[in-house]
Amino acid sequence: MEIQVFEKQAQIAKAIAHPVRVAVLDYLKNGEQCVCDIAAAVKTERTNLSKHLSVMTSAGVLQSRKDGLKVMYRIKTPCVLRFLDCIKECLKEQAEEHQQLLDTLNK
Amino acid sequence: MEIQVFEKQAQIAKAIAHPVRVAVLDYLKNGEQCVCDIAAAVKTERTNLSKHLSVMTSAGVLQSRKDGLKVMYRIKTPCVLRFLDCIKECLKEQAEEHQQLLDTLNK
DNA sequence: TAACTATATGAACACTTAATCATATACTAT
DNA sequence: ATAGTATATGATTAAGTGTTCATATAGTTA
Repeated sequence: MEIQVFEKQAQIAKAIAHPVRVAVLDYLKNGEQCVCDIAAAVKTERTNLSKHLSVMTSAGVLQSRKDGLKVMYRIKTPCVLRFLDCIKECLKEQAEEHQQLLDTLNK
Repeated sequence: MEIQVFEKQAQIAKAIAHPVRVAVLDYLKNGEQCVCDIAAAVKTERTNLSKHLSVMTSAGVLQSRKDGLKVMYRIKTPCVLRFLDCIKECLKEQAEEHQQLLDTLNK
């Protein structure tokens, strides 16, 4: 049973673990957008982006609705954003560590 | 430049995006452990686990130190734990949604 | 030093995932 | 209905990742 939870957790992490997907989430953090605008923002081919969007959607990270010809995507739950912030924080900590190393070398 | 940040973020997410790795983090949340104990806890072959550990270490998620024959691993920064909690929260929200659906069906 | 234990690494294979192309669907406007 | 636009899907190929085996390294103990 616990293994299933680990698998689910891994699946959510996987749905985010790609530079294009991170870029999509970053672009969507201020609200929903159509595929065309997302494609322009993350500089990715429509077909390819479409697949990434569908992966994220089935992992429960994104949600979509039709609006005429367009399909609007948005981040499904606020926890996804917190999630991204946590990763950013990890990155910052790593960068600070490198900075300290650099400072030591420059002494 | 921004793309590089997205790639780094994706890399950290990737380092977590595997059931065995989630299990490792879950086991390490209370402090450092040797490879042998981690292997027993997550029920994974040493060789295989060793690779997962090295991936997580080079992504900056884990840190290790030698202690005699053993190698002790621990979670490198607290943000990693917050990170895991965020994923768990996402899972919870999904489960709640399913629960609501189920309730509606049972009415 | 030799034998032993814990962990890591390299190579090979299997598996999964991503990217691309061609095509399909869904909707709109004429 | 026809033509046009936005998005999705299926099939194929390319690339990346995980697993396993055999072997290597590092440290310990006798």
